[in-house]
Amino acid sequence: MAQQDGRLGQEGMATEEKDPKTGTAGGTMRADGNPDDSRGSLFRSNLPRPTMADVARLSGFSAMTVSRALKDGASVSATTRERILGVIEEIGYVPDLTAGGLSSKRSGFITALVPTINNSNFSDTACGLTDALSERGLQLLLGYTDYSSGREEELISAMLRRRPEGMILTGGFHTERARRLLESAAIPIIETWDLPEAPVDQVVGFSNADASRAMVHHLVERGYRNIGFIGGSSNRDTRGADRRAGYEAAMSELGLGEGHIITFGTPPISMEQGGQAIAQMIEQWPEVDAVICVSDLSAFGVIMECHRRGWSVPGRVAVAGFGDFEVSRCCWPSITTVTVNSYDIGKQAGELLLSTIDRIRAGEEVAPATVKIDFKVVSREST
Amino acid sequence: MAQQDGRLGQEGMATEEKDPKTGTAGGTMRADGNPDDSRGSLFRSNLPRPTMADVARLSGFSAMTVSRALKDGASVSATTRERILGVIEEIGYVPDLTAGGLSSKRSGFITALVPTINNSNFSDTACGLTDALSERGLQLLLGYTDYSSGREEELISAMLRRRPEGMILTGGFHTERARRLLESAAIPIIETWDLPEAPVDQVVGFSNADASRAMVHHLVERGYRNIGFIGGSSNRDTRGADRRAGYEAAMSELGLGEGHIITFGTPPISMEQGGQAIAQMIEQWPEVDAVICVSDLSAFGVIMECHRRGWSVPGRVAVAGFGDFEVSRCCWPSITTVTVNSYDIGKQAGELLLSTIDRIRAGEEVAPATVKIDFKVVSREST
DNA sequence: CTGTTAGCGCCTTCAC
DNA sequence: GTGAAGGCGCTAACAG
Repeated sequence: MAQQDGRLGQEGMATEEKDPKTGTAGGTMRADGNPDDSRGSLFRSNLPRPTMADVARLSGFSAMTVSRALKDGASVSATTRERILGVIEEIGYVPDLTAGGLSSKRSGFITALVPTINNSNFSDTACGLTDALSERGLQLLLGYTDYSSGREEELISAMLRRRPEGMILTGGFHTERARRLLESAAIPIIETWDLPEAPVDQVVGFSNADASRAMVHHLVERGYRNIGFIGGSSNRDTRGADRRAGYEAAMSELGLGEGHIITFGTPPISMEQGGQAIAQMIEQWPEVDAVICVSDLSAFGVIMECHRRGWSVPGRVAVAGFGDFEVSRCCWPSITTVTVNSYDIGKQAGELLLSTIDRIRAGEEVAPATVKIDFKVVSREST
Repeated sequence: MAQQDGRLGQEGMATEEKDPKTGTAGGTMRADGNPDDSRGSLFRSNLPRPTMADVARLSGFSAMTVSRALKDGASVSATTRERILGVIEEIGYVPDLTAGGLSSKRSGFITALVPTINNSNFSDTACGLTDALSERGLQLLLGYTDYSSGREEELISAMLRRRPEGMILTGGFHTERARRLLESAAIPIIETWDLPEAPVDQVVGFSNADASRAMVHHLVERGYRNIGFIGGSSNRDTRGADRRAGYEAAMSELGLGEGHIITFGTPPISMEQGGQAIAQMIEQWPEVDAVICVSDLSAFGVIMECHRRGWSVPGRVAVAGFGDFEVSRCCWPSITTVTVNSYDIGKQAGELLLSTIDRIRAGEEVAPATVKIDFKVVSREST
């Protein structure tokens, strides 16, 4: 039976069957009883797809009228449009947006680059973007940089070749060449999730350093004094580095010494790495009574490791995270964190982009704006 | 005017060559270090971007030779290429892929649709895809359906207008119109994460029902008999529905009755919903000694709720999940789950797509393949 | 309301 | 190794 194949299957091995009908998968796969497996054999022909000219010929109108019938506000008589749409439906015509974009000089999409797509913060931002853009029929082309500015540069270069009408970036750090490319691209750029000192163009973000500062203050108010910080080892994640800098600044401002910092693994630092880091922290500085983690994920790892070792949270050590991920709300004890409206960052960035595009098209001068997004320390059980 | 400012730039690269078209220096921009915040004011002009014809004119060659110099295997003398690349660098020429695609009939990208980008399973698949495709210079255009087949249909329609060279889908359920669109698109389609009964074309996946079955067997082997299932309430998530069906089938096959099913919330069901579901489960059927959750996220929520209520896991109730998310490895107790090589699904799908594209281009007949991906039950502390 | 003309920027094809 | 002509599929800008 198929289930046994699966259960006993070798890890990482895959088996390819040429004909599923005689394969090992058993009867469960072909329950529709269709003996012919003709999928794929017909429609992959290299025949040319119907074009607007085909629709024009078949409907008896010119291509231009077909084009108008497909647009929203165009002036076409109802009967004409009806007939044209009928032909389109009949022959399965699908408009070619790239050809249209070539002549109208509007590609109809914008690009967003995030460090990773597997992070609810950034995917929420992507959702906000999608929502803002789709109201105007713009599509979102998403790319992920893996926290590497080199990959970001490559992506920027690759994306620009498709002529996006705008670009959303995460953070304010880019390679020299990336900045040059962006500057000569002549499209609006929005940097997000940060407040860069030297922005490329527009900005929708917040100060990660200030957020960290606020968290230090929160812990101090709750009576903690020996506060440590857990983060990634390199500075690939500039927002993480900003959070660390904010922590150090706050500690020094409050006269709490230089602080205790454990850096562990390349960003994004994982749950497991958080667990390893807290062990190292407590071994090195047993006096530590609270830790701020660069993200909720590492904070969660810290808490689980504390469970394992029998250290009570927040009794032995208080734990704070960053980002308000679901896991920190649901975890026991729930995790004190910094919450940012990730969706709103995307929504606002999308709206700012749209209005900028409009103004440029109208020939107006556009003064680059900076939209500040609020953050808030959310106090939970872990502190 | 903006153009004049642009010419003042001293830190840019080239200022000698004027763009014959506009009489201004092409695209160089004042570097930072200016007290004024002049971002965005210069480079957003509506000036036309340099084209291949500009490069041709400035380098003294024809556009065709420029085009060749940009390709890999083309026959251009070294000195010619060098000069051309020099001009390109100088004036900041960026090739227009959409124009190229229009004439070469190769868009240079493929599309992948996933239910959500905020899920490490699907984002790992996207990474595998990216890796497989980038070897051949193909880009990935990612879209997310939010588990809605209506949105999937819209996305398919929108994507097809950009003429992707292939398409990766998640799951085997699509609307009628979506299937029609796909079938007449004349490009290779790969459905993933499932083994559809009536595939559109190619498949790279596994049986979710069989995976669930395997989990029931695992629990029975460990002595559990009153096994419940926690999942989403609707059938929007067909893979979730398959897992539930596999659970029911296994229970009945093993003579363990009809099983106990709590459905809670619309998929993807959250951690918090998992927590609420287990409370309901235990209240309704106190005899339950093990639960299978539709995903690791809900399983985690179950475990946290059990902590809160003082129910030991697996003492009072054993808990199993699906998907091998990081949280289930790191959580305490760690969660028994079904692991699937998500990255491999993407990698294999990408490679299958590439070879299919090659074969079609070579005029070969392509028999649709089904690649089965193995899964495995990973036993951990929670059972 | 509808049609004609002329490209958009590049690549294919064929010349040399 | 290089160039010239033509066209990919569509739309802007004018006609009528």
